[in-house]
Amino acid sequence: MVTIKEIAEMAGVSRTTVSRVLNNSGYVSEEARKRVEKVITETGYAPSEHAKSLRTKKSKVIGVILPTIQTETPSRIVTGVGKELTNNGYQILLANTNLDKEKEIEYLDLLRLRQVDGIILIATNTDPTLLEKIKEIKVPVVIVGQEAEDMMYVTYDDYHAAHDLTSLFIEKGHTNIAFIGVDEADKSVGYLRKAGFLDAMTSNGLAVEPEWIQTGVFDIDSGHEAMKLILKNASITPTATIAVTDRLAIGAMSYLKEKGIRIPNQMALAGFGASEITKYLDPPLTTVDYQNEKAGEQAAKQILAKIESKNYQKQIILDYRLIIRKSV
Amino acid sequence: MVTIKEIAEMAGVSRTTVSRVLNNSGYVSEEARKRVEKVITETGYAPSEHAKSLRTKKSKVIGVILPTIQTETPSRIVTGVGKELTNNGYQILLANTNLDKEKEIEYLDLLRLRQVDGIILIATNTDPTLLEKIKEIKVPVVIVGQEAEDMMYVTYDDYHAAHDLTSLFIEKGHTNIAFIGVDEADKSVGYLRKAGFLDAMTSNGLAVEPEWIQTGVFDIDSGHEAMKLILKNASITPTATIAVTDRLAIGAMSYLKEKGIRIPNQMALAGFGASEITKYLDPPLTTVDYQNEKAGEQAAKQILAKIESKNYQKQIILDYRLIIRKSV
DNA sequence: CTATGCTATGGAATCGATTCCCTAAAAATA
DNA sequence: TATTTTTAGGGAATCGATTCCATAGCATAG
Repeated sequence: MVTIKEIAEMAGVSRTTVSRVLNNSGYVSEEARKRVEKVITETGYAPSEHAKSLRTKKSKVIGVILPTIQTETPSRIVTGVGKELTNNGYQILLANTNLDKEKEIEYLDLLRLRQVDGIILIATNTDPTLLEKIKEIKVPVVIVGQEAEDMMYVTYDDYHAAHDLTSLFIEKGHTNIAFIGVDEADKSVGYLRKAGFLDAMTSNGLAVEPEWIQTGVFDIDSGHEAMKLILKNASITPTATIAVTDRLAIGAMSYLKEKGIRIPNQMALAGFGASEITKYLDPPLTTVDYQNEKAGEQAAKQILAKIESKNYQKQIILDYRLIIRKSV
Repeated sequence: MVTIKEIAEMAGVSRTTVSRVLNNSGYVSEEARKRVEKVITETGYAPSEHAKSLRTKKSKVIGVILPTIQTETPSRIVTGVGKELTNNGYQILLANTNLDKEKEIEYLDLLRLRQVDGIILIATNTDPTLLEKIKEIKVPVVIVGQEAEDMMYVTYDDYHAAHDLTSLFIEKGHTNIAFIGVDEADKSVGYLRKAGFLDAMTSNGLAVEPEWIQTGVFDIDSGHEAMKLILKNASITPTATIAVTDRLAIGAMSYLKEKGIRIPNQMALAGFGASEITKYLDPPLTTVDYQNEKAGEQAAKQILAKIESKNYQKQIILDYRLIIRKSV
């Protein structure tokens, strides 16, 4: 590994001058610059990032904490983040919690120790301990997918998306609508989407039977189970179901097919997330597109602006788009 | 940020002693160790990774290059890699090529400059330029998903998997079997799976009409298109189709459904990859499970062993498992 | 002709660890 | 008791950059 010292010697200048060429700062004569540049290209020299980081306290690395890499939402966000960061000479240090909440906090510490310049946290909750930790470490953090007071975040308008989707069902004449949700500790997916649903029902004067509301986790089987419970327990069978994720909807769909219940005739169905597969389901699933990749880009832009103390918008709520397909 | 110097002062010892406690190396009296440890926990001190890396030439970071994070295979591999690395105090530096071959080479260089201790390359090809670059950089590289002479790799037995799957169809009485492949530059997915298919056909004395073989890319639409071409162009209509990925199979399935062709009665279908969704399709799709997460773990184990100059197996070919479902 | 400012460059300190080498006390051995 | 070995711990160099400060030549202004 060739170092700045060797480059300096080979070019017949001091390390200082090489550094000046590298960062083009300070005074360097055209002649000296040429010599240095020649040696650099000849040797393929590149400065040591560690030495640089040690001296400058900047690592050009952004930590990304995510709950899982195996579902589309976080994958797309990371793709967006990656694109934006690469364009700016930054790299991603990945921290996968595998859905372990504790690890979100652990990784915040770990990434700080790794001296990342910033952290993008694809959050599944906004627990006070998490928020405290975010404040405690001095590294800039952008939360994606949740809103939280005082924090930098990029999130989606979950409430209105759910509200709109519910309204769509109501317009189509449905009055008995079931809902498959998740734990409300996830404020965006669990709480806000449910609130949007409930408010839309209420403001249309529609009642919601308690049996119509089921809670699952983030997987397909869970949607299957929830649909089963809805159909088993409800005294009045709903004619439509909203699931807060596409995977839950897919699970619900599989149960309906098992039972020979036709979609959308006997049961209309919609999900959230615009999973690629939804387009190819039979029938194609109505869903909400959140443009996750864009969210990732935004988050990256925000954190870079913050790091480089440029102007940035602290809190961003992105738009959504209903994708209406044959399942309704 | 508290440094080793401050810790030393606070504990009334030299930096050397603190370093000894940190790395428990050399002689340190029980008493001194206690004092140092106390100060460390009190201050929450953690040594600077950059200073450490600069001195030791080790970064405890492994670069992972992948073609996309948005399909299940690489996601699962990264999950496996992540688990194994985290257990050993290593981190992942992510480099997403977004399917751009050139970037694979670029990132090898970039990661070297970042002084990663090793690189895991989820490869889509084994072009000579790529292999040369791997040899050129002195960092240990493990390839996942492709085999290549002299290289460290973890891959799957694509040939036999395809062979077995084809044999399964033949046993079920199919004689006219179509095949949806991909570019053979991808040796594993493109070449070997096709070779396994063709050899199984030949050794059973079955002919393969050229129209039965279509080539797509790695997306669902492409499978749709391929299925259309097969049915349009073939003089003898096949009764079964093997697609080299689940996504291609899903595309094929969607075309079949559009045309009202029943699966498996009129057309049996199988894919590769054990995508989660395949279980919930209608009918559930027969596929090949490659245990990608395990592959990731293996790759991580290999590279760590290499780095720490322990024993390791240079080339690993993992087992597969046919998941036979109602689509055949 | 001297003072000032700009250009060009290098020396040396610094970032925060690790580690080689040295010294000295304590313990073991002769 | 004298000598060797083990234990304990510090000084200082080092890793590879950046950056402050000093110096010196040369052009321009006064």
